Amino acid sequence: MNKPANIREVARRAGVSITTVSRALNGYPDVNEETRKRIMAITEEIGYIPNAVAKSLVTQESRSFGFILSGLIRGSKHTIIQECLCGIYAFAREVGYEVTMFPVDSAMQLKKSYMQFSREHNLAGVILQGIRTDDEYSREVFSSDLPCVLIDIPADRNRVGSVSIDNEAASAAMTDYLLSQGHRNIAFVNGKEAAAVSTQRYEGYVSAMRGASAPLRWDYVLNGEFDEEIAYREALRFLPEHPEVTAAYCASDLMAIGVMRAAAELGIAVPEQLSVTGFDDIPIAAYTTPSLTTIQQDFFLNGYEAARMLYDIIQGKDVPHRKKTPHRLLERNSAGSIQGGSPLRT
Amino acid sequence: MNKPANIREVARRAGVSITTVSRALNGYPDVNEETRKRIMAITEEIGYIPNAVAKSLVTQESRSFGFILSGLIRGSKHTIIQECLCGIYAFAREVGYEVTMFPVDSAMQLKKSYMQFSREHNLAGVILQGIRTDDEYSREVFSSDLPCVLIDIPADRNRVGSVSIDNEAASAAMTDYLLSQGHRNIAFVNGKEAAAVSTQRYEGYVSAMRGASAPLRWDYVLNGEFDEEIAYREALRFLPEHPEVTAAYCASDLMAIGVMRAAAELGIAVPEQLSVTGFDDIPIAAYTTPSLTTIQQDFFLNGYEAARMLYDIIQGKDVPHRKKTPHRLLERNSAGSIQGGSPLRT
DNA sequence: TTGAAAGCGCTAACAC
DNA sequence: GTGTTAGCGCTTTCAA
Repeated sequence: MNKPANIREVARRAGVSITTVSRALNGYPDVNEETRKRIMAITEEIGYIPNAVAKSLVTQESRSFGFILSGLIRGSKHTIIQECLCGIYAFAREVGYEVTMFPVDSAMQLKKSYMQFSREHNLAGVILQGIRTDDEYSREVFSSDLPCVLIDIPADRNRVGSVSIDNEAASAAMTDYLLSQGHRNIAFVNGKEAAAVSTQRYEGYVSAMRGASAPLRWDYVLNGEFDEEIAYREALRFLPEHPEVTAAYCASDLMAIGVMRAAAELGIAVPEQLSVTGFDDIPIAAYTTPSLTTIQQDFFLNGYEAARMLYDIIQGKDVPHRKKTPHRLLERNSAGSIQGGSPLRT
Repeated sequence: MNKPANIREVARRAGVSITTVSRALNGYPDVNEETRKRIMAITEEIGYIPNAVAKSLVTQESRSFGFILSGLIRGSKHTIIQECLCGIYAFAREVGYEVTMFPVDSAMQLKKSYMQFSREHNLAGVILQGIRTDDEYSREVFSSDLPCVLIDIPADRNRVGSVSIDNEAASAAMTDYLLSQGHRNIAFVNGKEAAAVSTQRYEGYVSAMRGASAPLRWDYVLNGEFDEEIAYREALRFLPEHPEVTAAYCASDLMAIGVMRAAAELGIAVPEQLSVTGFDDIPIAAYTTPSLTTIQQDFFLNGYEAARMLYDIIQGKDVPHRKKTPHRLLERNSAGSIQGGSPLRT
């Protein structure tokens, strides 16, 4: 592969200095029209493309968002990452930024830290997604002065912001919805303890149940680990033991799907005998039978808003470091009312 | 944000030249152990991180795959891109490469060409996905000497390779399967004409039908544009007109889902009265009712193999420039046999 | 074993 | 309007 032409080559051909070429190409006004035209023509002719790497080296300015994320794994059944990435790119394009992804998994975290990545690539700031609160490297980022926005993890420091839906409110809304349908004995299938969203959703469930004086029992809270299989197995164990439970509210759609499968196997009709609800509104949720009543999040918007906030922080603008994106309760067919009829499986 | 330490700072503190620091950090043997230890200690202490940008500028070597893709859109219902990206990263990590994504859409294509992107970022080579054959910029890449691997588009030139499943064989296999189930009047719902995979799948359908002397009728070929809605509408029109058709083979799962919805609305039972099959095995396919019989592709592997081939081409290895990844017919519940019973809707 | 000097491709004072 | 010079952070001959 022959070496791409550089600015010197253009200068040589145009019979001017490289400075003049640089000025012409960057649209400076102090360049003779004639000269500029000649330079442009030559640029075109030899297919010259400025080397962005060299440019950023000298200007010391970076126009690149880092996107550090965990959970980019083979066989994922949702499009959360994709949506988020898409949102980040959407904003990045608006402001002429690039996006540099850095997928991490437990295995590789030892090899390279986030900071190392950020500095190596001269990033203007980073967006973190799916990184655990107790992650060793998270701290490193927070404590550095690198602008940083977290998705789904609360934070509000000097140069650190965060964006997510109001998980607690959304969770309370879902619980209230189930309550309003006449359910009292509502089980809650929780996600991972280490995830901030899990505790928030749990809080929402608890406060809504408490507000309605509904039974708040420890054994009604299952641990689904955000995993379809685990939720399935937990439900398989739990449901026969608790025929008085008429609704299972799950902290993710995938877990809800696992619970529905367990119900089907146990001969429990959803939603007639058991209401099941999810969280996230992943694409599958609309296609299950029955289709899933769930909380819709806009993951694209999360990414978009995270990028926007990061940009503002980078620019030194004084903006709120906490952004709540909207959520919506999507009433589909996996949850029903028990008014007037007894759905009890006893 | 205070400027990160550079190599000069390390040299100053260690009381050596930057040359020595560079050598120590890059593991050259001709450095005194004492000196090396001191340098390492200081590096650690002040948190020095080498600037990869500057390094690649001087070494003129790039360890970065470009991933140019279209179709990273909001609200996508499949995880194809995600899987592919994941596969590319998996290989990239094995060989210590980075990945630089460049999502394109029709709107922005005018602004920056692929070549421009590749050169600006000093990419070692690029992987193209979802780029149309007739794309103006594709040609630019093919005709350049930049190493390049296309996913789902046949190509085999000097520095250009391609990877995909054997679409024609897979399509023929699906058609044969339907034939083996006793179907004769099989409709084919095609994707986009501009996509190479569409024509290949069409060819597979045609050759299998021909091989079985089954009726090959122009009006049995619908245009679904790889779109659920369009396929739905086409099926809504087509099915009542053709009660003799007992199977609809769709070139994508999403289109199959659209067709199933149309069938449901028309009161046609799937698979009893109409067999419907898809292509791709997206996550949703396993959760529809009935679950979708389809051709499973491994999109992760496509990405992984594309990266591997690109790497080999970059290294100048003499490898085949055409890689077929495996596919598999997944027999689920949307297609059935008509042996012995008449499923006709007449 | 180490350092001085040149240079990767580019921009930006500062002169002319 | 244009060129000269210096330098971004790093690697790499070549000498010492």
